[in-house]
Amino acid sequence: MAMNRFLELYDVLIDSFGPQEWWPAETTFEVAVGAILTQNTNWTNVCKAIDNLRQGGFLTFERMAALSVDELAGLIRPSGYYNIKAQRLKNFLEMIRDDYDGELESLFQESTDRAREVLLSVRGIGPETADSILLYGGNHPVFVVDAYTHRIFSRHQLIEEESDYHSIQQVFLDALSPDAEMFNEYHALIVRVGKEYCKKKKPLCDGCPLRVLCE
DNA sequence: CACCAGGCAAGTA
DNA sequence: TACTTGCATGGT
Repeated sequence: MAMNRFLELYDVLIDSFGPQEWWPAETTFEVAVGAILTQNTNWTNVCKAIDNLRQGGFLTFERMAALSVDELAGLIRPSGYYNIKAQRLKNFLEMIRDDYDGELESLFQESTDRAREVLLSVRGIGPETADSILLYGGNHPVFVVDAYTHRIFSRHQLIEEESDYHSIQQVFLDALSPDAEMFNEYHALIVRVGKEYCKKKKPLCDGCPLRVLCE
């Protein structure tokens, strides 16, 4: 039977690192908030912002919706871009209130395509953020592409360097069967191996499990 | 000190 | 359409 490189790679990663058990959040609402806050930002900084929100009890739709943009900005300050991210969170909350009566779960009940379309219509939610929310919050089988995915797979010449988000995503969809559990682990493993072995500064991945691809 | 981190939108020509 | 720039903190 045909064993493609993308499946092979998944096995190598899960054998090397084990299940990652993502997303690191207690509720689906927290997943969505984290997905917006982590845009172009180190996760450790996002944690500080999430902790501030948790301390204040603002990690629910109602409590966060009651905050002003400036109050929200102050709380999420450590995550960087705090003014624009506060507005993005408010845009997200506004959509949930107007279209889903404040129930994020109702959005997840929609078809994957429809839910993705709605998320993308929110100012400040792009493809990666939308897909992260769908996969990790709603358990929809969409493959999340991020900077690590692009860097790792282009370095190993499995995708073109200039590939855009959609084309990279399509490569994975063509190679894998749509399984939310597996997509979940795969992306989490890509981030894991990327953080440890595929940073911008270290082009040579010494000790990286993906060295098997270099042969 | 310079560079980077789990993007996205707006501006320019 | 195809680049470029702004957003901003905290870690290495």
